[in-house]
Amino acid sequence: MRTKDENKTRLIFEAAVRLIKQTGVGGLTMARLAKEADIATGTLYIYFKNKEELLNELYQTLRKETMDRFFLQVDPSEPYKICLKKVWMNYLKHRIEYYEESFFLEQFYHSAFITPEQKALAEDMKKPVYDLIERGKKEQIIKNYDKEILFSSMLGFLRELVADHIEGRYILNEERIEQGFQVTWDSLKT
Amino acid sequence: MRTKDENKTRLIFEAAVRLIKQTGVGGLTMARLAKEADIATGTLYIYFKNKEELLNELYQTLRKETMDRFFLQVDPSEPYKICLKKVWMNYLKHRIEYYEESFFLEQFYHSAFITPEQKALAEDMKKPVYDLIERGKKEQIIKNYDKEILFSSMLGFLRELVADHIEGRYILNEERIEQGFQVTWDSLKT
Amino acid sequence: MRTKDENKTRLIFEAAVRLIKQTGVGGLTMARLAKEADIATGTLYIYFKNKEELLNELYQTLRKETMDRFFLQVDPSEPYKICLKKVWMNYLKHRIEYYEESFFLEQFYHSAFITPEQKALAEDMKKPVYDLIERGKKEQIIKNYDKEILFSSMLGFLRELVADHIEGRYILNEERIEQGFQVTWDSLKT
Amino acid sequence: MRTKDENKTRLIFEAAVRLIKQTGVGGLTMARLAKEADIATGTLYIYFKNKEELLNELYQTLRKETMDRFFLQVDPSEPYKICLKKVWMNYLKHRIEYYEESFFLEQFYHSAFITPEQKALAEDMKKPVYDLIERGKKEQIIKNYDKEILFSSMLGFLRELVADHIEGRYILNEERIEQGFQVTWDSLKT
DNA sequence: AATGAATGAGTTTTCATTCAT
DNA sequence: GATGAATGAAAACTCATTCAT
Repeated sequence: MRTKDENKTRLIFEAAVRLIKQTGVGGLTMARLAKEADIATGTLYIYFKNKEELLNELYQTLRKETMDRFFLQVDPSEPYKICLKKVWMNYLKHRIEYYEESFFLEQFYHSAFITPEQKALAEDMKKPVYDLIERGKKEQIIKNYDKEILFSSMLGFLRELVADHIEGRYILNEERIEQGFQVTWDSLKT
Repeated sequence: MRTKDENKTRLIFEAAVRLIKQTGVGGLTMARLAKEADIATGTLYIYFKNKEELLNELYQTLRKETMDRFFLQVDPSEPYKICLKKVWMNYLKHRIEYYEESFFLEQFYHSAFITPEQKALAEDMKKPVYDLIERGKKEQIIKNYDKEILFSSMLGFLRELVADHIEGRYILNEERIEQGFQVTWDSLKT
Repeated sequence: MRTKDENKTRLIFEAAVRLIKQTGVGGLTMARLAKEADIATGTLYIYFKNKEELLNELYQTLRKETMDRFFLQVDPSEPYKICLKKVWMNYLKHRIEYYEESFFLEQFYHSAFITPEQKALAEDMKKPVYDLIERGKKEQIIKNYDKEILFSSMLGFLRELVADHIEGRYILNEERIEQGFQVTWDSLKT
Repeated sequence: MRTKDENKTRLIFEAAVRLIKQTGVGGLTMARLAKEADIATGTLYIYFKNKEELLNELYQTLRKETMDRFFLQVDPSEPYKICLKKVWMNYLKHRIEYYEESFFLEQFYHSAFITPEQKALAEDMKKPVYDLIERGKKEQIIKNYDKEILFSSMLGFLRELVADHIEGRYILNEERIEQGFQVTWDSLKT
């Protein structure tokens, strides 16, 4: 059963993300989730068939939203480095602002709950960055390596950086962010 | 009497890693673990006070072993780039060979099970790489940025690279590995 | 929704007393209790946090009920000996009728389950008898000894008497009861 | 299997009594008992077939010892009241000194462990007091009531008195003990 | 005889899911 | 649709007893 209060679905998702941040996907129980969302356990089963489906739909929703936000406002007519920096900054900011969501996406991707379909879809998130990389290669601005390598360099670094920032091990500021981009740029450029 | 097999702890840990490999930390139950280790459930409670402690000790053990293997055979008298590459390769190979362990370590680090003590110890793992980074900065071979940034660049990248390799999205070979190191080197060098 | 039957607590308690009657506190398992109360084991944990708390609340409830029944219908305006006999008879009858409950109360009082709070409350049960004793001392009808001594004489005797009766070693009848009270009276009176 | 170290049996019994005092018969586990007796769990099964037999033998032993000590040194040629007081005092002192044992005897008597044979034997403990009561009745010094009533009056009172003393609710001293005997005497005498 | 590790049946407790209101 | 009490299968954990040394 679906529908009625579309807003309630949102509430449940938000509660789930909050709890998962605290205890991991493994620590999420339907009872706790209901409590956090301030609804009855039974209500969860009006909106979702079961726990697995709830998580998969949460995943799908967050994945889509993430993609939408992620590639907002990049104007391809601008010079390459400007574009790249914008994407880089976008990702940094997004990942900080939506750390809990990002955290869930990764946890879930590696959990027993995810369906093969969802797993496949996850790859789509990379597409826009891949495109940008290919453009850079064509313009001979960045290394002519496989896009996967260059992607991993950029994204892996950002992920680490943000984790350290969020967990208080290395707080980012303007200077550090500049240095961060420099590191990425050096790793990619020819 | 039957002598308390210190080896049994090892056996249990190995069974645990095997199971985590298959089902994730969430799929690890004491009953399954006992079966996999070919012992009775009660026996687990001779060696560990409870599940939480078992996991924490497993974590601690794997963490230590990881560190040991990780920094094996790096001769500091060799030129800097050689050293760095060795560490880089070590990490790459280690992470591939012990992917499941590495995965568990990260999962557990972000789980509700981990104790603050264990969490603090995790930081120690970075020390040897930090040292190497500081050496590079002193020798003016690598960027004079905070070690945390440079560490994240190198390790974040490697983590991504291996994940893609293991999960079959981007299989590494000699050439790709060479390119990978080149990417890291460019990101770090002055 | 199914309304949380406040009666259910009652039902569980009654089932518990019934089982304790048959097998003692030691024979009370949550599974057996659930079966006897004709509910699922899980349901027990809706009403009680755990077994210990269940037993403590059972104890508290029975203790209160015992006190209530115990001092029913004693009219303080009546002559002293009448009052005392009424209390004596009350206790005798109560203890016979609620032998299992009484037995549980004593067993539990000396068990590892009881909390210090509950233990302290148990003393309150003596209060009404103490009051009656003090009145008798003031009226110079009974001995001017410490109330504790006189209480023990009366209650200790009654306890023995009922135990013998219930366990078939010495069945009480009207005459024996009369003699019993005479014994108590002689032990207390000046 | 029995025998070898007769002393070890003693050690086990003492440890058992100590533990039962703390946690009740229900709280006694073979592992804890072994630890308290400073032997291995397996050793318990060399001396006793199983837990039930261990407890029954403990019961039987303590019951015998109690009886032996209890009726020591009462000279029937002395005047009745002297005899009675001696027995009364004996019981009081014994119960204080061997409170733990007495506690066990009663706990066990009402437990699921006791065998019908042992239960029957328990009655024998009353014999010497019964005899004394019959003598008093014959000498027309004490009430011509059934011995069970008179026995209960005396013993029930003593039991209460000692419990209060041991548990610190009413500490006995010479004067209180004298008053105590007076209470018993009044309850029994014609 | 003595040990204590090992066993596994049995116990407590949790939790996804259902259901009466 | 919403509720949360009820369910029961499955999980964690205990403990009397056995067994290899």
